[in-house]
Amino acid sequence: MSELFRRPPTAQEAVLAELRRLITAGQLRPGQQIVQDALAVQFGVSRVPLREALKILEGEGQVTYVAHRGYFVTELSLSDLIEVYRIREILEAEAVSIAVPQMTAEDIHRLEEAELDVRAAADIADVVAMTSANRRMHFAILDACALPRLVWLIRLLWDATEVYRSVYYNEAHNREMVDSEHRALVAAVKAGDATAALVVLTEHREHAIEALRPVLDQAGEGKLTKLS
Amino acid sequence: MSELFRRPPTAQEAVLAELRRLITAGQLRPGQQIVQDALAVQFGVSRVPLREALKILEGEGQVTYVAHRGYFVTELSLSDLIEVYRIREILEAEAVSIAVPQMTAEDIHRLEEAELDVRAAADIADVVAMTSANRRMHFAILDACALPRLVWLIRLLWDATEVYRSVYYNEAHNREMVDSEHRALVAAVKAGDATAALVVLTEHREHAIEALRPVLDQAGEGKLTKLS
DNA sequence: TGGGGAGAAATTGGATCCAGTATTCGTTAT
DNA sequence: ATAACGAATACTGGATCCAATTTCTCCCCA
Repeated sequence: MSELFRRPPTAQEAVLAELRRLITAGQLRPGQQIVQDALAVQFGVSRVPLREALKILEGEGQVTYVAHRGYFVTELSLSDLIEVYRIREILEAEAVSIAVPQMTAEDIHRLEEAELDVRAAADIADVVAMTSANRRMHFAILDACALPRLVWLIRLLWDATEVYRSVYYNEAHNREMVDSEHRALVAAVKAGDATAALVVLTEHREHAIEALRPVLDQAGEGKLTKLS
Repeated sequence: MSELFRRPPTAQEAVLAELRRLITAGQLRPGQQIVQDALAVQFGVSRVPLREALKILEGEGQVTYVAHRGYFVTELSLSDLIEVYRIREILEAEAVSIAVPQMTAEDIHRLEEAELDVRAAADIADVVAMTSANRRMHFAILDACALPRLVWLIRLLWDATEVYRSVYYNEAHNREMVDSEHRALVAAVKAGDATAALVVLTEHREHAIEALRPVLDQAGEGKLTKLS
């Protein structure tokens, strides 16, 4: 009965999870201020655990903090987005080339399952479910490299752009393209061909950038991003 | 008189800076628990700003949190260290190849100045000053790539191993080697030869790993690191 | 009409207090 | 003597309260 009675997490953990959900679901939009009192009431907790959860997100760059002004959902400019994708390309290349050769049958199984979930979500245009399954699918590969910090950094970069992924998935055309790319990716991985997988992934990212370019063009230029 | 009277930062910022200092200076050792009450008293603040500062460090991976038990300085195993250095190699390769060709005379000047500071600190065996100057020197190059997120990630990786850098600098032999490597690095950068700079940097990292290998060997294996 | 400034409102920053959980230490029984 | 149980202790988690800062509003004046 070890894991049956999962102890309830601390409030800060619950709040953190909920904050992440709100951000990826687009409920909290980039650039928007996070009013602590309102959110704390909405979550049914005091401001203390909320503030601690926000600090985590600040450390991860998901949220930008200005003293005495508060927290804002980090906003990405087009150049920010391109930079994030470029870094992902570099890190994922390393991770995938290590991961693919040593993926187990079980890993492959999880990958295929996630791919089916993505397709199912795409069919009914459930964008939220699609982003979630898409993530599971990609990290089914990445996790197999067994380099925890590398995967952690990649996850950080994924989080940073998660808001914009739903924008991408909103268009049926993009959903179809993702679908076919995913099939090619799974095929390459099953064949143990890391190089082919990398080619697919690079195209995958390129398409995302191209689709988001018009959306982000000169939107949010000199905004709140402690990094730029 | 705009910047003359720098407004005192918030307590959490001051605490965060002090925490970073304590960690890099080795006052807070890897694996050690951070007792909030004691530290709060030592800093002369309540536990609230301390806890928020700790959350930042948790988000950055500098500190590991266990619910209802508290915060511990993240401990690196040898394989963790190797992984961090490998990722640094990948990211710094990108940053340096972009940075070197576009470094201005002013950038070069800052680099040389920092290199002198490193040497001066090495001569009097001031390890703390040396780590600080060393960092200034390396980031004088890295910052020039003008990719804020890339540099931010590299900085994260530097922070993760900062504790162990002082160990490395404690040996006179290592200090001398760093010295000569730095000269070669500056020469390569001044010549605009990014490839040569990368070669030097790779050796630079290799030496650090080799020096730290005996120290870390099987120390802190199954310890507190949410990442492994 | 437009700009500047004083006061008010809103929001964040920090301290204190209490509750909940983990650890430690002492006791007891085998 | 040792292992197991339980109370006491120490520390963390969270709520409430007050202070400090920013922002908004409205008024005054050029």
